[in-house]
Parts: sequence; structure tokens; C-alpha cells
Amino acid sequence: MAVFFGTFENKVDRKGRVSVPAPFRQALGRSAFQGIIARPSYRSPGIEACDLEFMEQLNDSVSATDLYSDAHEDLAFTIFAEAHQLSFDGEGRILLPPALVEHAGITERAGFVGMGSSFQIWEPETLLRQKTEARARAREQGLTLPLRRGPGDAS
Amino acid sequence: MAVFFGTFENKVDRKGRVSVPAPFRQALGRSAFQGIIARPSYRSPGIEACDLEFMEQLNDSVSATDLYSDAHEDLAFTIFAEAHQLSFDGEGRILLPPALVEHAGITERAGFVGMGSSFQIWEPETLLRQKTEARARAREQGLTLPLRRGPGDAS
DNA sequence: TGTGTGCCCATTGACACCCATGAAATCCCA
DNA sequence: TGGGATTTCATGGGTGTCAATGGGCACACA
Repeated sequence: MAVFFGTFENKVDRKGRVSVPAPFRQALGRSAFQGIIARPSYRSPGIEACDLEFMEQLNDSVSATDLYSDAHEDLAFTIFAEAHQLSFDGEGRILLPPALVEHAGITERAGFVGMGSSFQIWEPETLLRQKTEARARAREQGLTLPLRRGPGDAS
Repeated sequence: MAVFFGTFENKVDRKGRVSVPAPFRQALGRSAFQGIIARPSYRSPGIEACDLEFMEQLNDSVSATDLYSDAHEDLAFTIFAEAHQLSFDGEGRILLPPALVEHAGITERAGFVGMGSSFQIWEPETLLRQKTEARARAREQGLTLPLRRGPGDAS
């Protein structure tokens, strides 16, 4: 599975196009669909982006909740309703839909930040603040991470 | 899994390149991606470095926390946002990004120190102090370590 | 006909690749 | 055991390549 990491900042041209950073494109691999799925985050002014495969995983996870339950409906609306399929052009650029641009407050530049299995797109200044705050919270709360080891690992 | 140990000091040339010590390169092995992942330590003025495989383990561990939870977002930002993928050139050198150089206060030389399953890169003078202090603290506090044995071990 | 969109090509600046050099460690053999 | 031969490594620098960016053109649709 793809792992996205690092922060990149690219220009939005006057046609509304942005280059998706080359490392992210490489992490996406050579699947049939050349592009990404993007939707507004419901918890922040950022755009969440992933590949089709991850969308299918999300679907599996949502499907695990009871059909017709409130949680199922709300999750489904939140995750799938506002999702956009954005194809790469020949140079690896995407066209940001107005709804997403507005949600993120993006104007001239777009910040791409890796989040592991997915990545996000932000207005660069806002992203900087968000990163700083997230790091501060992680440190204050003493967040630690129990490392999971693969099955072939002896320890 | 790779085990990194020892301390090495190499020169940073005027292009910002440094040779990764040969023992570390050998420990990294012949995986598909020839290089390392590096990110600023959030607890010290050092640079933490590991291989892609370790990054995937981190991703697995982060993925084990609930998607969209506060902890998940904060961890993802802290661990993945500042990570840089640094490829080796033909001579086993990496190009240190300005953000990492600044974080570590590196100028003309870089100190590499093995930390077991990862290693760190420091400004040499700072590293010397850090090592001295760490040893002093370990001695003062009488730190001990319960030894875990692998399953293949007879004893 | 005007607007949005996909496809194509040009430019430029960073950096990944290539080769050369010297020093140091290791090996080999008398 | 000593000293020459060989290999490995760290380092320096030139150059081709690729990613990001900008703009033009054709096509579709309203």
C-alpha cells in the first residue's frame, strides 16, 4: 500500500490547475485510474485525498456499520457525497473544483501534506498553523505509538 | 531488520550533500528504494532517519488508531508531515533539505549516530554533548533493560 | 459563439547521475 | 611481519534529465 509523507507547496495557475507532487504520484502507482479522489475534510479546512483503493477500504469500513442506522447514513453522506474524482493531465496536474478551493480557502498556492495512507491539500499558511498545533498537542499529551511489527519479525 | 550502531562524522559539501556512512548503507540492505526517510526529531535538535520499511510499520501503527480521531490526525501530522525521502546518489550520498539542516543547526559537518532500528543525524558538537548527557542520566538513574529473547533462541 | 476542459509543447531551474581524485583500510605474499 | 598491491570510501565537480510551470490549440457543450 502507498505511504504518503512530506510537505510540498505548488502554485495554482490561472486555470485552477496544480501539480500533484511527484513523490505522491509515484506512491499512487500505476493503477488503471490515473488521478485521485478528493473531498472536504469535515474536521478541518483541508481537502482529503486518496486513491481509489483507499476509497474501497473506506466503503468496507462504512459498510461494517449497520445499514439504515444514523451512523451509517451520516458517515456515508460525509464521506461519499462531496467526493470528487480528479484525473491527472499529461503533466500530473489536477483541476481543483471550486467547492474544494472554497472549503480550503486556497488562492494562489496549495500545500500538500502526507498523512500515511492518504494526503491532504491546504492553503499553505493555514497548513503551517495546523501542523504546529498538531505537533504541540502530540507533545503535550505525550502521544506515543505502540509499534506494530510484521509477522515475520522475531521480536 | 537493520541494526544501526556507531558514530560517524562526514563533511557536508557546498551542494549540501553528505555521505551516509558505509556501515549504515550496508545495514539498509538492497531494498528497491535506495535511500532513507528523514524527519526532525520532535524532542531534540536531531534528525531521525530510517528506511521505507520502518515507515510502513509506522503507518500500520498509526492506522490502528481510529480514522478521524484527534489522536490519529495529530500523530499523522507529527510523523508524516515533516518526513523527507532522501535518495542515495551513486556514491551513497544524500542531499540534506534546508529545513532539516536548520533544525539540526548543521553547517560544515554532520554526525551520524546509530540508535538500533534507526539512526540520527546531528551537528557534531551538539551530538557530543547529547551523548555525554544521555550517558550521565542513564548512570544517575540506574537505568536497566529487561532483555527480550527471540523465539529461535534456545536459552 | 463563448466557456470550460483535455491535450500538447516550450521553458527553466533543481538535482540525479556520471566520472575523477585522493586517502585510508585491507589483503596478499614473500 | 613488513611492504606493496588492491579495494573501499569520502569528496569534488560537470552535465543531462525531469518536475513544475506557463501558454496555445482543438474539441465539446451550452
